[in-house]
Amino acid sequence: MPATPATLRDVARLAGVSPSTVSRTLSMPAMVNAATRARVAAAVEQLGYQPNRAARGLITGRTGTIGLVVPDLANPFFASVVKGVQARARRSDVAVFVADTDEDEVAEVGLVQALSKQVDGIVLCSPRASDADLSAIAENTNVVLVNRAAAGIPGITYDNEEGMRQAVAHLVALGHRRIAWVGGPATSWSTQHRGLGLRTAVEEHHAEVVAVGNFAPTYEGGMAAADQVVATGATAVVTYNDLVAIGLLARLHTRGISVPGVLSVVGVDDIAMSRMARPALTTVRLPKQEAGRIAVELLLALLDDPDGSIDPRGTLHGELIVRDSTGPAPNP
Amino acid sequence: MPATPATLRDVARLAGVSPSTVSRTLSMPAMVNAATRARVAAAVEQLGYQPNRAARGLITGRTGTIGLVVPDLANPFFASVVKGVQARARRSDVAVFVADTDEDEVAEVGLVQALSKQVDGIVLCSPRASDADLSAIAENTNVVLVNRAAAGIPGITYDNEEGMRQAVAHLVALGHRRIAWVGGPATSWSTQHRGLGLRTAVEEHHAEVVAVGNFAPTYEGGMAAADQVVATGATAVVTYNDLVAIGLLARLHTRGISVPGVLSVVGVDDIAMSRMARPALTTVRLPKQEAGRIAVELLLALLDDPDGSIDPRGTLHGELIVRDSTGPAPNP
DNA sequence: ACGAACTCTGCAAAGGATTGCAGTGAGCTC
DNA sequence: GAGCTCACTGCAATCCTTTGCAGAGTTCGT
Repeated sequence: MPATPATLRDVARLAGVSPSTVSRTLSMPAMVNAATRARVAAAVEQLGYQPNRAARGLITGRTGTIGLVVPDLANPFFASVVKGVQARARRSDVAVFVADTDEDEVAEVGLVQALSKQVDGIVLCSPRASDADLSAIAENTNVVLVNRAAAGIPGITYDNEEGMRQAVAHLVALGHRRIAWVGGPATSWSTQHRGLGLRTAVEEHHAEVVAVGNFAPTYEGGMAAADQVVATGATAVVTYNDLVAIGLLARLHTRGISVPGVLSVVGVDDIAMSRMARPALTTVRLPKQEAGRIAVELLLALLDDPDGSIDPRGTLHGELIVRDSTGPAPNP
Repeated sequence: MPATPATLRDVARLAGVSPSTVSRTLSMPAMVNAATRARVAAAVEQLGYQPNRAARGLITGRTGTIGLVVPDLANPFFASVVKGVQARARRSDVAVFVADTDEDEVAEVGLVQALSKQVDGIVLCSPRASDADLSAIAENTNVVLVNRAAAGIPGITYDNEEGMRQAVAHLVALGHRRIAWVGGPATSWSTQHRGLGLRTAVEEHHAEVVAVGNFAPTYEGGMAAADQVVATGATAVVTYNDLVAIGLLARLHTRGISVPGVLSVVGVDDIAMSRMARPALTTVRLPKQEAGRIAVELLLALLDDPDGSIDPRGTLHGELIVRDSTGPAPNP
């Protein structure tokens, strides 16, 4: 192994051509003679040459790198998104910088600004940042939002309304007429859309929805919500996400309230843990890796289209996964 | 906001000095006059200047970037490690490329090789790669291993023996004398060490250990192991990790076997899910973010010490977290 | 008051890849 | 066979920052 990696010049010398030709062989093969191309390819192979990204970036102004900002890597939802982003990026030979903001919305803006200088674009999962902050960021950076929409900014979202419709149809079919809603953080984009979607769907079925407020999108949040849910007298509850649902399940168990006997529970996300909950959680599965994958595709499209003739936007659909936490409504 | 970001020259012009001086102000402030320094600082501030990493990397040969390779980002253990790595790297203004190998050990070597050209060093979580592969990688790359040791390669490991000792002491105190061990993948470094540690600790207490074999380090693996564990007649079981323990718990529940009434269960890792399991899982908590943090520190130290005068290595200790899945051994 | 010792600053080269422009040679047309 | 086109290749400038070396100016010792 060479102590210092082979450069373009080394390849050129070995192949008996000029550096320009090597460069062209690699980036615009059609432009060079087949015989030359073969010689160069052989030299590249022999030397194990890999272009120096820094040098290339210096001249092209592109880094071949994208940034990915998430609120919390330990949250399985985001972990899956990262997985998707990373896999798709690799296929296009794009490297991914990951940054975890630790749910700190204030630091986030600064972090994104700093990151933006080092990357070609950013995939941003920022459920709670304000629209103004987002606009400021998008002003001077190529950004694709995940799981939220904002005017004029590209993004990939879930059709929350439709997911809620599936959940409600399922519950109504089971005889539920009074459905509780446990919201996530009030400022969260998806809380708003899921809440609204749920309300709409419930009204379509002439049933009743009772919102019990906003809770942290965590296990603890779910535990905190449980007693209020019970107090509403609802026979079913839909929660902001699975983590909340699982916390809720735990508290209900402690109180000896049977699920789904007395109360049916539906989550959103379908994280791995949901399958393992007791009872296994009925939930609206959101394609997470898919979201990451598409975010990257949108971003790459955006980068290749500087004059903004495309509107990179995408929508993904949820799928109701019925498990054991939902059942027929108890007889009144 | 400037369409094209400010360069060193822009700053120099604004401050009325040469580019060299600006560069020095930024990297070796002591060398420049205080008044000049202030002028430069003001210009930097005004222009929002940030050095171009590519250009710097080109000349210094350092990219200011490290790579992080994990088998599966969706595994909460690794997600936490990533979090730790990422946080520590940011404090030193080092960017992190993350790569998920999707548990593909074959692709891994190639991936690491490719990555190694783009980064100053790599933090590698590779529980299953062979020692030979690891050596090959370490040959021409700065690598720090996480959660495994290999001759001559820097790394951060857990004191598995000691963790097992804690678990066994706890179980023995509860009256358990026959303890089952559910191993992870046979080739995994930590399976070997945990298995050995357990055996040693059990023998110290004149108790008995019965190994039920190797299973996938997953929920499914745990479910698969459960019936065999029961068949051993052991009153307690220690599993390779929490995911396995939780799968085991699920299967035991299905079979109506009481935990900890009939069988006590101990996991390893303390992932978030363990707290939420039913019963809440007793486990050996491994400091995960800490491992990531230290791995970065070792790597950084390694990079600053090219002549290899230091031996970057670290050990972390587990801590037994007693929850509800362990209790007194049933009377025979 | 002269030279030495410093302190601070600028010049210029270097690092690796890309690309507009120009040059070479072959092939073709008439 | 002269002139033209076309395909291919090389030259050289460029991207931005760092750093060895040298120069300018100041201070201090004697």
